[in-house]
Amino acid sequence: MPTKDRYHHGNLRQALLEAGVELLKERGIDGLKLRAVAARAGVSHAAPAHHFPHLRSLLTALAALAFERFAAAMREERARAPATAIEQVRAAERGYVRFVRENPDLFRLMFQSSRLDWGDEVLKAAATAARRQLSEVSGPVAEALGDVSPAGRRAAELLVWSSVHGYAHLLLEGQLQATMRDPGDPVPEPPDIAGLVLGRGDR
Amino acid sequence: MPTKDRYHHGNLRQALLEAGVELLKERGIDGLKLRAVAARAGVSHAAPAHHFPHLRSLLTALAALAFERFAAAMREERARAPATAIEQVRAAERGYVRFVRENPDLFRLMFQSSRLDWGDEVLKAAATAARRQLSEVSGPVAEALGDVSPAGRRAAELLVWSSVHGYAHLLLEGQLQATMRDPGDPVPEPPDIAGLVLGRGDR
DNA sequence: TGTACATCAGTGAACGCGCGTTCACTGATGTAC
DNA sequence: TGTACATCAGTGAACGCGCGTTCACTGATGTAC
Repeated sequence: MPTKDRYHHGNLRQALLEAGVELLKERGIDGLKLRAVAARAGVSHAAPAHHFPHLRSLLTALAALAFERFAAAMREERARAPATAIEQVRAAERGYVRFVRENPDLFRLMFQSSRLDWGDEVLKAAATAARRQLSEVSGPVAEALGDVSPAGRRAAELLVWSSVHGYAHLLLEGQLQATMRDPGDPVPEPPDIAGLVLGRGDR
Repeated sequence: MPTKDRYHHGNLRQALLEAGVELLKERGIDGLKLRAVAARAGVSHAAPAHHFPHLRSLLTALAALAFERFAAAMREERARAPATAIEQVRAAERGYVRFVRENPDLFRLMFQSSRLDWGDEVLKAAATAARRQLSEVSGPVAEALGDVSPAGRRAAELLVWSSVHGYAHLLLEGQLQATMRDPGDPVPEPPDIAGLVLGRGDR
């Protein structure tokens, strides 16, 4: 680790991003201040300006990193699952929901569109790559729905994406708990779109 | 209108809420400051304290009002639609999405759980009432899925809710635009869960 | 119809704080010769 | 192997701002008698 007591940090950019991830976990999205991130990285609060000209740049880079981890979560679940169409959809959804549970504030940041620079190519690429995990598993859904045209594929992907995203977001923001259940009830399972469309009586 | 140049406002509480709605539309959720709301209502910035002890109380009341309008949007669409199961689901979803399109920042506020007081009974009641619109149309979905037990009903409702909520949220935060489409493409239609589950070849 | 008075709903000044950003600076590093 | 020097990546003080909240106050209202 080159994080000695040196004047030059060595890899401050990376350290700032890691500090950002930690602070997001500890203090939530409203606790993610430039000064706090700098302090966590062990550096004066003006130092980040050399790497991120504005707070917005740091948040954008952080969101890109989040999308990468998000994609990785889906990829991992898929790699572990059987290669059948139905199990691949379910695995991607499991990865989606797991990421949201484990990184609620990273997920919030990814969708705080007003604070991110969506013109940033790195962010766009990371978001697109994450989304590709869903595209890949949605092909068989389009087939099952009988429309494999580009529009049909997009519709199938949107079906999968919407339902898992909606579930994850409702869960994240406490809506499932707030209006549905007695406090002790278990959190409901996500909707099983894969079983619904692809299942042949096995749901 | 009792909004004369009087020392006592007459109905400041209501005026503050209306000012809040306006400011949310104009400046977004980050522009919703106590001082701005007070100024918009034509009152000194310390005056709101008599009606809302903290900013949090005002935001909570505003979110409750938002949930009421949200429920109304779904109710209106349903009243206008045929009384068939499939069209009632679609109508509720139309209301859901219309509200989000017309009131993006009200919707964001409703889900900014960290800034709201979910212990507030008025807020809880408003959220539950909004949710009831979806419960009501989801009964036939549970039947079609062959499970009308309480758990089955909850699962059916969650299916409908997740997919429309996910679509609306992705739309709201620009995700559909950011990663899917050429800039000129039309925004994709929401997934048709009703047609999928209830449709008999008519999708 | 008056008057006294408690209560309510405003005012406006001030407090204290934390924020992102700027700026002149300084120490460290790497390269040319 | 030295030396000069441009460049880079930090420091720390300061700026300017807007925020939510507090506080002593004052004007208006409603009620008791």
